Amino acid sequence: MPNSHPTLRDVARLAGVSHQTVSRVINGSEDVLPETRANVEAAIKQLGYRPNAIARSMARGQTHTLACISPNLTDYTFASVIEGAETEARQHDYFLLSSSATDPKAFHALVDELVGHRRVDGLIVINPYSDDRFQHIPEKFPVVFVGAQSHEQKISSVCLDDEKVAYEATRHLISLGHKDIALVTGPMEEDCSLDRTEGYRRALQEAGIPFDDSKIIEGDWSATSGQDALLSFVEQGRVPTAVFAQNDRMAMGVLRAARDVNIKVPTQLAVIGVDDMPLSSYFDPPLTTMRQDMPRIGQEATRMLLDIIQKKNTDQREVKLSAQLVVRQSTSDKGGD
Amino acid sequence: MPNSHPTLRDVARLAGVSHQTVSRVINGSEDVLPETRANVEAAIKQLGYRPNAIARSMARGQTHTLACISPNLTDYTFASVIEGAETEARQHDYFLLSSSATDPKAFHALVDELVGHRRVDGLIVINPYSDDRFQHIPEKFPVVFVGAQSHEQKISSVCLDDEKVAYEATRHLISLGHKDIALVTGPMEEDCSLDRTEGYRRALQEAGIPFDDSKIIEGDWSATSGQDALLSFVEQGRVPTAVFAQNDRMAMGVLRAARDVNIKVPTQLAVIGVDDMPLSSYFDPPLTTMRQDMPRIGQEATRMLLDIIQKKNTDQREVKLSAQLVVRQSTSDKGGD
DNA sequence: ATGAAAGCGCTAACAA
DNA sequence: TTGTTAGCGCTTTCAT
Repeated sequence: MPNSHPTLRDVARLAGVSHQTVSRVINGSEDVLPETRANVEAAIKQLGYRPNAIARSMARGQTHTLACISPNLTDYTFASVIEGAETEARQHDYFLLSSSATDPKAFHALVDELVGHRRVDGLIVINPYSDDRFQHIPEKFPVVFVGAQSHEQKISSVCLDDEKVAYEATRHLISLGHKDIALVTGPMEEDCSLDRTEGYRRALQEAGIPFDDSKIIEGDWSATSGQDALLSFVEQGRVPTAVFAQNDRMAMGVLRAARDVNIKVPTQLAVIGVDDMPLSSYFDPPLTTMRQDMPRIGQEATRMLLDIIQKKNTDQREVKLSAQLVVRQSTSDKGGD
Repeated sequence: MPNSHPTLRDVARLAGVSHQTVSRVINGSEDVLPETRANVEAAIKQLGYRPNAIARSMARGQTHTLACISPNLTDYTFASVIEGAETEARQHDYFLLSSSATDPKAFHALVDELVGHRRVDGLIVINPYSDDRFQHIPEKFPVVFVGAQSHEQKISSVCLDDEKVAYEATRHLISLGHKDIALVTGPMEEDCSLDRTEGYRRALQEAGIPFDDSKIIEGDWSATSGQDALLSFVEQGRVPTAVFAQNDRMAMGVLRAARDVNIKVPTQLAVIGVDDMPLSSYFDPPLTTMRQDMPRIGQEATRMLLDIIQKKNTDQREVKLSAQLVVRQSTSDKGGD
């Protein structure tokens, strides 16, 4: 057993059969005499033979590998989606290659390498917020979007029902009696931010609360941007009684700022976020939020993608998942923890 | 330009040269007449030809892909290491395939698929805490460990200098006048927890503070376990004046528990962690911690691995990085934020 | 400087 | 049921 690994032919030679028979055995074909099979299997074991995945991909014209591109890996939301996708892919004997691309340039380079060079059979793109992103993906190549729908092209997608989630979050604040509700959004070039803003607007309207542009501040999903948002309200001397932050990290920034300027939560200010990160319940006070099932999103996306690859279902589909209100003390003293 | 993609031969035909010449062009060989090269490049552009990575791997016997296995992707520490590794790999034109394996069984299956089936040229293993993990990796296969050193085998590794980091963290508490310092550890089967415990012990010893086993509680890195740890001290009626939690999440759990039972931080209780997660500075109070440079760890690991793969440096190396004390208000009212 | 031939390790026809 | 013959798309000798 020298340096190089045994091949199909080595096994065949040892078992005294043709290499094709060995191929049949490792691929579980029925058309092999039990005795022959046993022989071959013995030879395989003896040599410690393992089929070479690359050669297989080569011959089959498929890599049995999927790729998942996200803006980064450290964002808990993305990581959870990827974990869900990975689990599902593995269940179907596919590999998932996860890579991150922060800017459009890196994104294109990645797509080129992954898709152009045929390294993968399909692609999941998380948060494809800028439309020009997918124009570089060849048509007909299996792609699924996560976290946004496609506008121009007919690409399947799975995401949170952002409008509904925001509506429900805002409803929660309204149901607690709030009328002066500020909004901290994600970057406005992301659909998700727009949709969540829409849901906020609808809830206000429905409750007969006038919509006020100046109560909306655009953040960038970071805790810092949430903190800055509240501080800017403080500076302007018009602190709202409630804040809906479009994600938990920004909500945590709001909580932090409130603490710093001595605004009591939830009595003077109620705060709600979206996500339910593991640390959200450890914050001071524990954060009320709309919990989304991120692994599930990854799982759905992977299923869709495999359906497309395996031609089971090529229709464009758009799955929207809902989120669940988790009440904690940032909105109500009576909230659980 | 139908379904299937143009190959080397298609380009060759169009350019009126042999496929070999095309190969030379795409591989940047010098031995091609400028004119020929221009011809070929024109043909490549015209057909939209991209070399097939799989076929290349096949012919070269190398995949130009690395794998990184971690217990999960959602842990911020792991994700950061992976991001660092990915960036570095990409700089060297390698791909990084990141996968997670929670239990040993999944780990072995992954190694089998990745290494046994020759999908990758090298492997980075994050937190290989149980020794039997790497016994299933074939000898001589390029591997680098992150977060732990190898005991039995001579495998290169890069990790935090855990003993030193813990020593410094404990020193910080001691320098603030604390003598009753509790320790919340990670799982004791992980080297990292043992080493950090050792550093804690050394700092106490050096300061002439008696070491007391009952002040050590084993956690599992989760915030919950940190919370439970402090609560159990409270129940026993022997609350320490300071806690060194071996990571930030557990430290946050300790802070949360302190809040719940009305122990004032830092006046009644000082708390220090390790990592410096993005949210650590947003906690109440902001958490003092030993900041580690995780992307750097991933970067170092990748460099080592590539050195091994490219035979530049096959020696076993063990890199230990240090961490930086970041003082915030969980240990000192005077701390920055 | 360019081309022809062989082969990487496998699968997919087809034949026997 | 098994074996034979061709490739998959590329790189690597070795000629020319």
